[in-house]
Amino acid sequence: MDSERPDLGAMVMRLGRRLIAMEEPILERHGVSMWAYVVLTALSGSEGPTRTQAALAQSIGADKTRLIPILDDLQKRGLIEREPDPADRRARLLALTEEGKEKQRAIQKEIRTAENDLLAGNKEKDAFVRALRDLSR
Amino acid sequence: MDSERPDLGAMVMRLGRRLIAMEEPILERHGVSMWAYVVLTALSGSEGPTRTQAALAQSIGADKTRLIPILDDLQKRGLIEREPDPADRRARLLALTEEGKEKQRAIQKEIRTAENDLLAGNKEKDAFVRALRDLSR
DNA sequence: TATTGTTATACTCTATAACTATA
DNA sequence: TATAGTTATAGAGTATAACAATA
Repeated sequence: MDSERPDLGAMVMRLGRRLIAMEEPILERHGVSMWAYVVLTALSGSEGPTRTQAALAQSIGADKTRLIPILDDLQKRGLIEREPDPADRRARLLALTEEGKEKQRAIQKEIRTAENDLLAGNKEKDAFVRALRDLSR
Repeated sequence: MDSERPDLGAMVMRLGRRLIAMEEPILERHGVSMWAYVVLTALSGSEGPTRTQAALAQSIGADKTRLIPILDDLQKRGLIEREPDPADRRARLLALTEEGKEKQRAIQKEIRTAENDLLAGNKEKDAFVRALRDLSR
């Protein structure tokens, strides 16, 4: 019975596409790109405003150069603060503004609702999420 | 507790990257790209050699134009047959050769082994795979 | 000299549009 | 005219390399 299923990779990628398609209209309504949302979420997770752009890039699996235009935009729109670290002025301290925190929470709330709708019909959803959490670490 | 986990999409994409990284050396050893393997697997699944390239493209979530160089290569290497449908000579009938079938089986076997290693430590792996199968459909 | 962030450039992947051959 | 496949082209996304500022 094991051989009679698609490869894990194929199924995961399929589900990934489905989730992205689900999230896209939500993100668009809020005027942020996928990566911008990933950045907002990463910054909302860390306690304390400390962080360097290179570390942030690595933590979300992106290249540091890809981050720059995203950060530029988020800063211009007042969703993040980016100022030189007084202790080492090469680095930039990144932090969400109040507005940024609110935006992140609002988007995440909608995404969670959509996720729950997707999971709703599945009896093993709790085990699925637990295992996924473990396997994606 | 539900709010204290990453978004589903983030976890799924992370796992996807991990699986791809896992599969890459296997595929490279066999000299096929990811998409080429997807094509071989799609063709191995269908009973009967019938199929059109556009249908194949759609079934694997790719553009028909992206398929062409992949099919060219697979054909040149004797892994697939591609001949005009006598009933409608615009269409191409696609089928794996014996060698193509063997290659697909050999690669899939290695990938399944690697997948099982990845899943091995997780107690809820069976529920995970069942749910994933359902959710990715 | 090494490191952070930035800019400029090149490369890969993917999609769009135009073409051919059949129907 | 419509459709399957192909080719050529353009666009998005991503990575590499060079640069400026600071250490």
